[in-house]
Amino acid sequence: MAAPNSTEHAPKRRKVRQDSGSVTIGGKVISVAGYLSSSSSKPKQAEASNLKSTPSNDSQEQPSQATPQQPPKSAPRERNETHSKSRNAGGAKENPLLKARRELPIWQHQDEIRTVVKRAGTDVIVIVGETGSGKSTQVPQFLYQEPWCKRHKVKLPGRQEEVYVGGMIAITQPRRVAATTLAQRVSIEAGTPLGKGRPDGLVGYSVRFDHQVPKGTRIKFLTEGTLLQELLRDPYLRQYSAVVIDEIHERSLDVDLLAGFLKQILFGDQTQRGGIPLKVIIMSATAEVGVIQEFFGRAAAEGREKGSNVELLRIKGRQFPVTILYEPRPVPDLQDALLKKIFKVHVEEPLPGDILAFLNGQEDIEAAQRLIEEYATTLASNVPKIVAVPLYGQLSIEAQSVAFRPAKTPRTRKVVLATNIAETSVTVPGVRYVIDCGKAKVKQYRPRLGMESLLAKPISKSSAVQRAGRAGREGPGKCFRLYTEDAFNSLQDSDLPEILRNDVLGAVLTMKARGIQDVMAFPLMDAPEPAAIEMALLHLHFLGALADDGTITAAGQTMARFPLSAPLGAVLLAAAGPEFDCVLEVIDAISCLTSGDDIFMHVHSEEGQEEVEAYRKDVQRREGDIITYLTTMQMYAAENSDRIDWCKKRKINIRNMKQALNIRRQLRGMCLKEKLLSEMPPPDPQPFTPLSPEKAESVIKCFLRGFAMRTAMLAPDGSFVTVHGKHVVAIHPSSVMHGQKKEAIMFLEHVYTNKNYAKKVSAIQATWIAEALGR
DNA sequence: GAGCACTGC
Repeated sequence: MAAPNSTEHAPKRRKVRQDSGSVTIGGKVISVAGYLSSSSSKPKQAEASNLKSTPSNDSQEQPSQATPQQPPKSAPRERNETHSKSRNAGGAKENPLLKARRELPIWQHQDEIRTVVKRAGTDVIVIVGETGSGKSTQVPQFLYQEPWCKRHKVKLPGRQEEVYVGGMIAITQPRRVAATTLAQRVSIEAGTPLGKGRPDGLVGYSVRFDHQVPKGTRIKFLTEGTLLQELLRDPYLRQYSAVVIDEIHERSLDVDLLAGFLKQILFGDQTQRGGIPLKVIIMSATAEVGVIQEFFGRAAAEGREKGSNVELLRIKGRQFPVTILYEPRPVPDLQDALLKKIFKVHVEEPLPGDILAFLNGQEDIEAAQRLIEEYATTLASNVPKIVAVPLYGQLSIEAQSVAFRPAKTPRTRKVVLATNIAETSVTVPGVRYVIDCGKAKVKQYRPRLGMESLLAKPISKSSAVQRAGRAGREGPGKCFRLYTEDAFNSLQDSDLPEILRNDVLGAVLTMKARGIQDVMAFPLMDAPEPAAIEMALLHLHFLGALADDGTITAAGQTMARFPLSAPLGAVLLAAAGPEFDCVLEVIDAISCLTSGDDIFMHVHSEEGQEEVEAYRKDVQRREGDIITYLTTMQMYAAENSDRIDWCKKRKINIRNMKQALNIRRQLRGMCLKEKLLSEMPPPDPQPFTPLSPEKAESVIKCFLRGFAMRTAMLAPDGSFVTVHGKHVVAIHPSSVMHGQKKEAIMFLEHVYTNKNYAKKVSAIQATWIAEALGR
């Protein structure tokens, strides 16, 4: 399972060099002061008072894309210092690492944190720490040497041999980059840097495709998904003395499930951990922790005689004041209001100070960019110049990086036109003014329709605050909200958690696989509608994951172990059956389908499009998108001379293609272990032979076992009508099937934007649907 | 002939 050399494939685009003392990765500011000479670790507040950094003198500022911070060759050893009372040492030769740590706001709270966590009966601690407080790196280091964190040998009920319980602290992150980078950082601070070939160390990490857990690891960073997988094998988390849940305010689906499982462990059968308590530390960057406190507090009230045993600690961050300005009355035209505001700020506010504007999406951004460029040409020569830079996820990394660099010409104000990518994921340096249009595109699942919608909706108060905060990173700032104060007050406090916006199919399978019989009774901070859970149960039953009585089947258990959605798991299991026997082919297709964004990039210019289409002809197949993906993987794997050039010609995203290859290797390995494959296929490159039409039919029929509900028939008027629900769907223009008329289609995605679209489409025969449905 | 935030096993 481990892929030791896969760090090079880790996504890098979210890692943005912010200033000389820190980097921002996935919304997290990580100090790199310890890697640098001590002079660079001066406190931010001091810089602010005599702020003179103009965008143009920060020539070093750029996304550091391919350089994970390397530990210094002679990493300072402070293994024993970490926990000592060296705060009052203050010697002449102070360790720069320790100095940097000591300047973090959380450092002053370490005794308090230790005391509260140690206290008997306090099992849940909520720490609210603003960005830059240092909570992610320091909290585990404050705790791992505490007596309660020792490994114990205990006797468990019904077991002869003694087992170990505790000893490690788990700390979860929503994103892989954050988990690995934090582990690197903390491993250096703890005196045992990772990745130097040393067999032992205090700090490790475990994320998909990359596991580094040295012998003696006491602090382990994981992604939420990885800890959920560990729960399959270790339902009581016996490895751990404490679990730290970081960034809970993001309310990912995985973190909501984790919270439920932790609550069950906390207030369930303590004998299963040999009476050794599990400490739970919840960390949030936003103050809205009422739901969390109530969730764990209620547990305490139910499970114990006394009331709440949830402790709350608040730690200040480092943020400059931001003045909020509202519109006096609702604006009739957002785009128009936005442009006027940009020009007003540009003319009235001093330089330096760039503008960050939050817009709905690509379309609005491109339109605004054109209008600003038009306006810029009309500016008088004595007025500073203005330049508009787009920033959204679909842009290439190179195009995105422009937004992080200061404007090329002097006396120029940069206007970054961004989606909510700039709200949490990345930090744009140099911003003093934020313009917030008050909306964002949100994906929402409609369980009854079995489809998703992606529409612009008002943001939450919490989002609005977050957006405004982007103006106060480097000095006092201003935020112009293109809506009224009343409108702000009427916004929802926080965004809907993912569990209420997503299909809960996977979540229900996760619960069932971890022994939850009654999923409706599972403790959740926000429970989905019963109808959504019922739909998921029915769907899982159809997929063969649940038996008629609702218990999980062997197939369901296997599906839950795979890093795939439940329908794709069902497809893989079908492929292993003697009827189809096409596991390798299905893995090739699934690898491409699940490697992040589409591996086929969109081509903008028309002449470029023709050339790319000509090159793509050799991978495109008339059977549809699945067989096209499969062929792409097989040709890519067979390519022996220059894979990068091969991708470039076809406008295939190289990073996603490498990721697909990674997934393919992982799935092959897992299929071997799960006995879906009898032997490992020969290594690449193997000569390419086009898939026979018979094999292609088998592959598509396997996919029907997972997606029979996602099919549509050609109607007499030439439209497609879904078999379930009788909705009209159009084939999305990104599909190779676009514009074609076949008697029936199967699609893997169903999205409503301004039309009902079917994506990832394959041609099928009507009789196949009945076949798959009527098994 | 579309036009779309982010992430994870």
